[in-house]
Amino acid sequence: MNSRHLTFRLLQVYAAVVSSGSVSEAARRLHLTQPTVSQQLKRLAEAVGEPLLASRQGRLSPTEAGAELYRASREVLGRFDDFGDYLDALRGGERGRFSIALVNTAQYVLPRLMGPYSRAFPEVDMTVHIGNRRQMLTRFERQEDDLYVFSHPPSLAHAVAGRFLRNPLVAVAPRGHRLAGRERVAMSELLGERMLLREPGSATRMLFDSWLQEQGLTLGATLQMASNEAIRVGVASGMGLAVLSEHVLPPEHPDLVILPVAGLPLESHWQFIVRRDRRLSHAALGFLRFAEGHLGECVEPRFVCNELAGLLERLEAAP
Amino acid sequence: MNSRHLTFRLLQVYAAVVSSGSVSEAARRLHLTQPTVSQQLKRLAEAVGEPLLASRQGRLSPTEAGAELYRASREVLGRFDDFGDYLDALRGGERGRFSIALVNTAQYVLPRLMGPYSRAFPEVDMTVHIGNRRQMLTRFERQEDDLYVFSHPPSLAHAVAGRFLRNPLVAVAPRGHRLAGRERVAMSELLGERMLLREPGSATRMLFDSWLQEQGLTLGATLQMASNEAIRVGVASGMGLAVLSEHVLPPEHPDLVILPVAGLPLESHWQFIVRRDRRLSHAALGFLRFAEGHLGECVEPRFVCNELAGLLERLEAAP
DNA sequence: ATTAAATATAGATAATCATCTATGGCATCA
DNA sequence: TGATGCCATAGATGATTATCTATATTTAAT
Repeated sequence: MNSRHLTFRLLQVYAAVVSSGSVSEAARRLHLTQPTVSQQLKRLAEAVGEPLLASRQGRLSPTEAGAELYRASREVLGRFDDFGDYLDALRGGERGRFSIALVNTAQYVLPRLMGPYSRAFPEVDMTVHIGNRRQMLTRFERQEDDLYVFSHPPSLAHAVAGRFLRNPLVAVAPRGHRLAGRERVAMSELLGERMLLREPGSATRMLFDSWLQEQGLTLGATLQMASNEAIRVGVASGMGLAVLSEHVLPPEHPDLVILPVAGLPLESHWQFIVRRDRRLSHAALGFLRFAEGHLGECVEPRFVCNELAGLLERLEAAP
Repeated sequence: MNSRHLTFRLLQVYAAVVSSGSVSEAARRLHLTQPTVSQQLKRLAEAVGEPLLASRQGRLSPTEAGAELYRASREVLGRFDDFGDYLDALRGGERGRFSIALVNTAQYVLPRLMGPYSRAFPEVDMTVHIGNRRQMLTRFERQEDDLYVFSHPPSLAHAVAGRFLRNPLVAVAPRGHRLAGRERVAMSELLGERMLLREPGSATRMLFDSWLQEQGLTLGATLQMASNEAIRVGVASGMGLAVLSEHVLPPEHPDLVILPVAGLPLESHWQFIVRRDRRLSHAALGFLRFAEGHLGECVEPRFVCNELAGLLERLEAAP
């Protein structure tokens, strides 16, 4: 059998003929003329090398070979219909996969979004990478992920961005610290204290450093730890003070106080970043849509800053 | 997805690319040039409406949609390979169906052939119709069967025939009859006896009648019964004499004797008849082949008269 | 930074496909 | 015995396919 030039169309036509038992009827159903169908049939029979239909008392009924071909055709056409459904699901973002890369600090909030999302779209495989800003930048350069979350995006030459969450940096001290309870604290007053800092390359550190520089201030004693958790616990146990994302603090934090330092909180925003030179997976787009629609329900209102509509518009305009 | 112009060839090419992870390699495997494969790929991706392959560190690996298409392609191609196998089996006569129509008397021998055949080809569905000559002629006119067994074929205008079995008609009398034990009996001596005859329209009757006519003889008392069995038992129990196919007699028949009538046995032959205006099913052809090869083993040698080689030759020449 | 290999693009072409309209032969049914 | 409907054949045609060769572009390896 020569399946080289066998088209799905041909099988469709054949299936229609068998199931209607008539060439003319099939032609009508398919909005074709009868000779067209006749000829297709002939071509198919030639390709198979066996007669497929025998006209038995007015009705066309398949021969042995024809019946088997009919079975095969139905299966094959069915399989491709399924594939079509799969594609639709893929395109609708109901299934598929995507990977997202988060800057460390964002891991305290994003699960609030990702949890409901993956309950709503259980068929989507989501891979989450977490690291500090520098590591995320590397992944971004290498185009390793579909979606990135940064507070300050790298060059937007090849990317588009949309803000969605406030990320205020606040100064924290252990409860009972001499500055705790004050109405107002000047930054300069902190400089005498030991500061616990994230490692260079982290976003939090970068923001804090550049703010200090703007203010013309320099730090005294420091202690560096590559983890928000470690710093938070460190502050609570009196190792020093720190400037941290508010998201890092648990809802209740009886052992810590936020100092009302002038100029703080340092306002920054997390944004979703999408490369424009890599086709965004439907699933990732679906996630953004979900975020756009459900951010308010998932995150404390005071942090919400939903500017995703604009991002989605740009993404859906030129896909 | 537009599956209208999707060919199996295209899927083959795609499957080759995915499984080799390289366009060039696939081209080599398929004895095509690389641009050909590239272009097919492009066309396929257009038809699907999604990118199918992403070049990941040197190797091409399928996207989500591409992976599903690959699965679908494999299944579909596999299904058609199976269909090819089915066709081969059909063509080899190993499977399929056919129907054969036997003249009554032949039912005493043909099972000896059909039994071994259907053990050798258990996948073939065989339908056997049995009736008297007239009924078989009607079936033949209506082209209801693949194969017919007659002793005297109808017009061979639309059919070909091949003899394979002798069918001698002999005169039988009950053991102890006055003519039994004689060295020689003249037909005229039988005419006084009552004869048990098959019905008009049966082959046995037709042969006997026309022989009598040739000899210028007329029967006396007769008794008509539409069954060889009934006649045989009737003769044994003294109802009269009969002229019957020797095949009707069991191997041992202590209550019957064959009379050595001059001019008997009436020699006739059974033949397989095949219509030429109806395509012979592969299975039926397979049965004829089997008969040609195994007749000697299945039937007492003295009855064999295998002229099927010629028939097969004609059938296989113009299929 | 060169080179080599792989991929993509462009342009060409014969084959084939998917259709159509027109027409002829056969059944079937009133 | 027409009339009607069904199927097959023939011939025509624009679209699409399956290929190629030649060349450009990208990517990987040295």
